[in-house]
Amino acid sequence: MDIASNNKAIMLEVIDQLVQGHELATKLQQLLSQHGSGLGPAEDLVAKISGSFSDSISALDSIEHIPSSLFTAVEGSQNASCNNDGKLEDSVDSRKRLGPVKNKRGCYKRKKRADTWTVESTLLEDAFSWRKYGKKEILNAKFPRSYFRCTHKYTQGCKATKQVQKLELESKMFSITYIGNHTCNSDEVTPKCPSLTTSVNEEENNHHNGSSTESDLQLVWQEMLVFEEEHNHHHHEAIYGCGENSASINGLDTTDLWSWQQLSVQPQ
DNA sequence: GCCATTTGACCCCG
DNA sequence: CGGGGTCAAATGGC
Repeated sequence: MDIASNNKAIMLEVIDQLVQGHELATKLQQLLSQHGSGLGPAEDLVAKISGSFSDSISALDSIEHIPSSLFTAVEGSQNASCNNDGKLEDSVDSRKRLGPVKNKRGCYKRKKRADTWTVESTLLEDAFSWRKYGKKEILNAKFPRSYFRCTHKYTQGCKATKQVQKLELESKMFSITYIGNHTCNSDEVTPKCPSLTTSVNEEENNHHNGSSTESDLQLVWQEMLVFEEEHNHHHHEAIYGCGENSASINGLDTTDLWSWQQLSVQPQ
């Protein structure tokens, strides 16, 4: 049992690493396509990298599903509500539940382990569109944690989420934990210049004024570098594996997390 | 009026 | 049992 579970843990970590790579490659791919002209070879390369990650992940995943006795597969169905009715169908009147709160409040399957990884960054935007769905005070943390899900969770079934906390030590930094991969269509996710509906509060951290495409790439590179750094210098503990994360992450902030719209600077 | 955010309630897991 | 993650009604902004 121990050996099997140990192998399983290793397998999961390997898959996590691959998923991270795949996700980052996807981000880079999107940025390249946004800023696009003359980056054809780079895009092609990134596409190949992404494909390699995908193949590796699916290969390992197929292995993973063979021995189904020791562990549960955890199909990342955080939304598989109480096995009765998938509330996906009636999205309209599901919100009009009056009366006592006896319905499905908090009735969900907590995902045990998904593709999760953490980055630290001063900037909160990325290539995806997020929608905040919760905030929580965390024990031993000065700042609350904010919860985001993909905007297209219900329209496209994208199950990617992320959590954001402001670091206590460095108030400018945020710890951003990504959970799950985006399955949504990136083109629709990052509209070029939508309506800027989200609240872009510029309270404190707003230094990057109206910059442009370069800063976008820098963001991603920055994140990637931080990510790499955590990998090399520390152990793998910066990555949320199975809940073995070190403390010292605190966060706060809710409203000014929304500055990712910056990415939608008109490409051209 | 629609959509995103806020906020308290609720459930799962260790 | 308590902390953490999610849901959904209420609220506010556009």
